[in-house]
Amino acid sequence: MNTAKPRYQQLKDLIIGRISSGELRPSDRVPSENELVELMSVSRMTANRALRELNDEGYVERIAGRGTFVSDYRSQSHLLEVHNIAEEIAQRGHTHASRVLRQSKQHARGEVAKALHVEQGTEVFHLLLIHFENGAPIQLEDRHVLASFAPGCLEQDFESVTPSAYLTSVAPLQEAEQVVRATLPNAAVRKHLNFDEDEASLVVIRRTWSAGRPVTFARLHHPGSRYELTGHYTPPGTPRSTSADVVQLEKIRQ
Amino acid sequence: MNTAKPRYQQLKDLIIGRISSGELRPSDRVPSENELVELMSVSRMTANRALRELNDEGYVERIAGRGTFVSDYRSQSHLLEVHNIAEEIAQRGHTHASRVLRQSKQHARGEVAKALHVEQGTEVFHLLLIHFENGAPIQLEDRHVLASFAPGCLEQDFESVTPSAYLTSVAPLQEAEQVVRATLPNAAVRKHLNFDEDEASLVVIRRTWSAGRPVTFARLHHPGSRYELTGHYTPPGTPRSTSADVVQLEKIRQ
DNA sequence: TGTACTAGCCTGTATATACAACTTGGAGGC
DNA sequence: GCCTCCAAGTTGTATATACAGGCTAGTACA
Repeated sequence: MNTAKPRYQQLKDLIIGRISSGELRPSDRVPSENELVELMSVSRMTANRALRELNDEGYVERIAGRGTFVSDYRSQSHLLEVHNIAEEIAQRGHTHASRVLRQSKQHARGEVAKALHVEQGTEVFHLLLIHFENGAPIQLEDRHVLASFAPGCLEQDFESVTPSAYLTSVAPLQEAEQVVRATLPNAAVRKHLNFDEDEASLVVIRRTWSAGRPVTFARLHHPGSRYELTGHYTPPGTPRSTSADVVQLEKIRQ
Repeated sequence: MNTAKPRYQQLKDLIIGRISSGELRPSDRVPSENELVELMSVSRMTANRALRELNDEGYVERIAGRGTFVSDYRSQSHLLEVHNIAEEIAQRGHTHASRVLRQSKQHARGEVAKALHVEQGTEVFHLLLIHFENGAPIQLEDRHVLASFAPGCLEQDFESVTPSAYLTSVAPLQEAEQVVRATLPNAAVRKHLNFDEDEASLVVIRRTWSAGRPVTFARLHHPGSRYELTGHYTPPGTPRSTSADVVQLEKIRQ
């Protein structure tokens, strides 16, 4: 079996191992490239690649002229992945459908103009639609799109292609900003999503950039008892999986 | 001004530009390393680094023997960063404090044993504490920790060091799983966090791994009117910033 | 006609070498 | 004592070269 890992990967694994075991602590100095050359009998370029990738992946920090040091993992932040609603439903093996409530051209004012960084009165499209999972309403999507970004927005059939999928096909969306909050739904939201008595709403507000400017701004309302955001974080480089554990966790209630 | 970007970065910018402008579409073929060598007058190693990093960052996919192709950005997911509560408060320039309500040793049963992948009866520590931002209660932390992972948990003063910070100082936490949901708080939560009448609760459930096994399991409750999760996503490699826009967005209400 | 094989392209890795820029500590001069 | 400057070590980048292994199309052969 000659499935030997490449040497730069061996070096990375060696150093990650020392960090994981506690042998190397945050701000400790990691062997320099030249030290690795001597210790491990590799060329400097190979040692450089190993340390550079560890730097990119956040394990270490490199300072020209000083050396390479273990990162302070205390300030690590967790990352929560948020998928497209249709994909998410498809992944669960359920069927997705949607109904368009509004699809019109408007003039941006107030918060919409502010959020999209445009003058009051700029043309925007307003989309309002409900997404269903296996027939049950699960998301109310209230979205504004810069008209100049996606001129074909009024002709598009958003019951067959979601706005999110359509917009990314127009141009790649490069930067995004999100806010997640829990609120009590107003009457309109309650009605559209069939809220129970005393049910909270999970609201995601997302603004997305393309080519350096904000192009779309969406408020996504979900019924708290039927929808939750799940996320999984694994450090880059060693993406282990813990498989179907999420399902188990989902069943746990307070 | 001799702040010329390195050549591999110039190559990356060139290709990212072609993708952003739509000149290169998903599954299109990107110039091969040798083509870049001739076109751009660089060495093959430099072209290799550019394409390899674009691959690592998700812009392209490389297949040995065939070539390099633009990734399908349609399936991109958004990432939401979730920070440590104390850091988050400090970043806002506010003061953080916390009060410990419970700090005891227990035997895991039911959902806790299941979530931590241990037998019923295994020793765990149970922590219950409230975090305050400028004196107002903002998070109720209900956490279980595997006793064998952090034996010193009972002696630790969690009013000066948060459990999260303490646990990451014991050993790096490598993998995490999260669920975010909106619920109505039960009586105990309402009381501890001074909920208003008709206020929803934003609940984060987080399980964290170290050395391949789950070691801690936490439920974090927040008052919906005073706390929200914010996240910002920029593609790796070109982390542009749109500065203090998040603040502006926070003020927008439904 | 059909099959096998090879030439040519591609990525992936590894090495040796070179120069530039940065940091630090110590030697030397004032 | 204090300051200056340099040498040594470090990272960052760039090149030339080499070999291995995957893929494909087209050629040669049966």
